[in-house]
Amino acid sequence: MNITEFARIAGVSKAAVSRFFNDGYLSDEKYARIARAVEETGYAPSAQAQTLRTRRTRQVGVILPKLSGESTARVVEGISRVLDAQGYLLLLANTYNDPQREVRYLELFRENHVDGIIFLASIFTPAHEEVLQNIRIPLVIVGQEYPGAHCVYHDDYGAAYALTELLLARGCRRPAYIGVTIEDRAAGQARREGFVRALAAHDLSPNPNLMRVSKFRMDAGYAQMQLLLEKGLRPDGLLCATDNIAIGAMQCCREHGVRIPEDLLLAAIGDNDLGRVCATPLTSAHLHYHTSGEQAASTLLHLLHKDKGATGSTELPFEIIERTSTAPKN
Amino acid sequence: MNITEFARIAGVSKAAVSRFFNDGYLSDEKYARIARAVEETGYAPSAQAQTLRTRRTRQVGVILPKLSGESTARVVEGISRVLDAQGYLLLLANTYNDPQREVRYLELFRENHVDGIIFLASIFTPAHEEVLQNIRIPLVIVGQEYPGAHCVYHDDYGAAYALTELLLARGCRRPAYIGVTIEDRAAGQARREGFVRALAAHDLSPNPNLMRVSKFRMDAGYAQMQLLLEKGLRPDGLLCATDNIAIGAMQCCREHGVRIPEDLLLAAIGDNDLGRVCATPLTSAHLHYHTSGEQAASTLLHLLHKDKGATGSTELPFEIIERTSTAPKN
DNA sequence: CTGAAAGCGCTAACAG
DNA sequence: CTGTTAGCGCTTTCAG
Repeated sequence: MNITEFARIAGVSKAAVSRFFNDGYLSDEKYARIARAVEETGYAPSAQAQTLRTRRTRQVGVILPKLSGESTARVVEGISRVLDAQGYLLLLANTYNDPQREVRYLELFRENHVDGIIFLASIFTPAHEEVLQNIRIPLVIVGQEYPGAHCVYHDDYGAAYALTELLLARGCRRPAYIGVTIEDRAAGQARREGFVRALAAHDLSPNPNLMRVSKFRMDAGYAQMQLLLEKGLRPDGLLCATDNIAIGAMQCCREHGVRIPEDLLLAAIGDNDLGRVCATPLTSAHLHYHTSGEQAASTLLHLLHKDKGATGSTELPFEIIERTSTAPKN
Repeated sequence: MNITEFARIAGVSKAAVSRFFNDGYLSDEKYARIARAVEETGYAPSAQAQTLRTRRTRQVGVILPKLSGESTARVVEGISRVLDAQGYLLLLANTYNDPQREVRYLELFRENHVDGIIFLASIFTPAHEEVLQNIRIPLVIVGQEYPGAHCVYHDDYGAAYALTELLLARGCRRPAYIGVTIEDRAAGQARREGFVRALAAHDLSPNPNLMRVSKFRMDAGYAQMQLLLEKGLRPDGLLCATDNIAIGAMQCCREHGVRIPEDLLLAAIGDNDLGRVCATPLTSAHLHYHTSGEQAASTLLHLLHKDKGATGSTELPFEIIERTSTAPKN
């Protein structure tokens, strides 16, 4: 059923039908006639044909490294919440952290004429830089600060700094750190920096042997902790860049008879469900992932409506949630 | 840039350009000319305009209750994996389990002319039934068995049955069950049935006081366990419909001095990360969520290609993963 | 192998 | 307030 056929059935002109669906001038009588015909036939205009005319799809593309993973899911949930309410549909692109895929999706989104793009970023390669330069579609970056773009990100530096101070305050003297690649400016570099600078503020300098780099997964955290233990460098405190890494480290400790918090104070960033539930509940910096999704979406909406006002970048705060893993050394 | 302008730049006709992008007849010379022009201009055809002609969007709609939640995320990850590879884009609809929203999205998907729909279902209301009857878009249901539809689901009954037998084999004599609403045929009814029938097979009849209904969340599991404990009906084994519920129950037990597995054997269904990591690692039936997503997607692809062959419904098996929470009573 | 031309379903001037 | 009309960018006969 198309607009022509429907107009015939309703006994009005195509233009009247179009006006019905687009809030144009319409007499009450025609309005009623059309409303009834819609009821009866279930007619709805074709989104594609509308797009062809209006240049608007009411679709927003979301690019993310992987869906499973609590933080990503929360961000998308937040995005979905606000975009839904405005009648936008979400186009999802799972990239598995593969820059080639990210670029391909940016391309695909362009071909599909999405109204805007939200990019959950982790690492920026030269390929990214180039695409991001040339993209003409309104875009918001989540989780990273990227000069010249509209961004929503967390206070990664501050969270790491605060947790490190907490560790020290609880009696830690030989702090260790398990982070992620510094190619990730937010989760890698900024958090590491927070750790290092907090130590410096207490006249401590980080022991390079106690600074490790891990992947984002639990098993990787486990492996790095094992390395630390095997080398016999007994740290008495550990900050991990993510909860998952910390949980892995915690399991390693348990298997090696290292008690938390008695022998090792442990803290991490992210505050996911795992940390609340695990053997020794984990002290963590809560990051507002859901909020960051909402914020990104509403920034994008402003962009789409050309409100010069409420755009720009946003840094979200964190909250330290102290649990058993940093209980004081009595 | 549109096809007309591009054709002019490339020095060929519109038809030639169209053939270039659709593998039509084309001389090598024109092919090369167009290829070079694409390289230079970055031209790509508009997906919407193509759709208007071809009636295909290469978009698949996915309807789900909520994104956060390990199982859902895994299913979508699986869907994404196989659909990506075929050049389909995912349109995501988060319904918060609100039937009205589900119906609205089905509508929205129709307007957007998605090629197919994958529906992660939980409960079927009359509103669902009606929409599902009338939908003319190829559709696959995940997680539930629905007569007359193409479905991919898990052996919920079998998993519950097997775990109940395990509990009994480990010495459980007064088994309790915390499930979810039986309106959910899969997670509610089938799992409950598995529990009851396994007891019957061992000449036990379930104590109605030991059968509880919970929401899907941890705190709800906690609350139901508390009720069980407060009534003084000390069960010595507990099967929960989901891991999350079990984790909540576990926390309640810990706070009330009930030891797992010494005082209470505990098992659940789903095998998520939480159960692996929590204080007492949880015995659980692993369900292949990722696989179910992949399976649903490939069933849909067959539908789209009108392969009569590989469609129909699929039941996926489970695997019992035994952990500390059901360690034998000495 | 190639190009001209006819729409796909809709919206937005424009002239009433 | 209303209808007519000219495209939006593309694919696909059809006749070379």
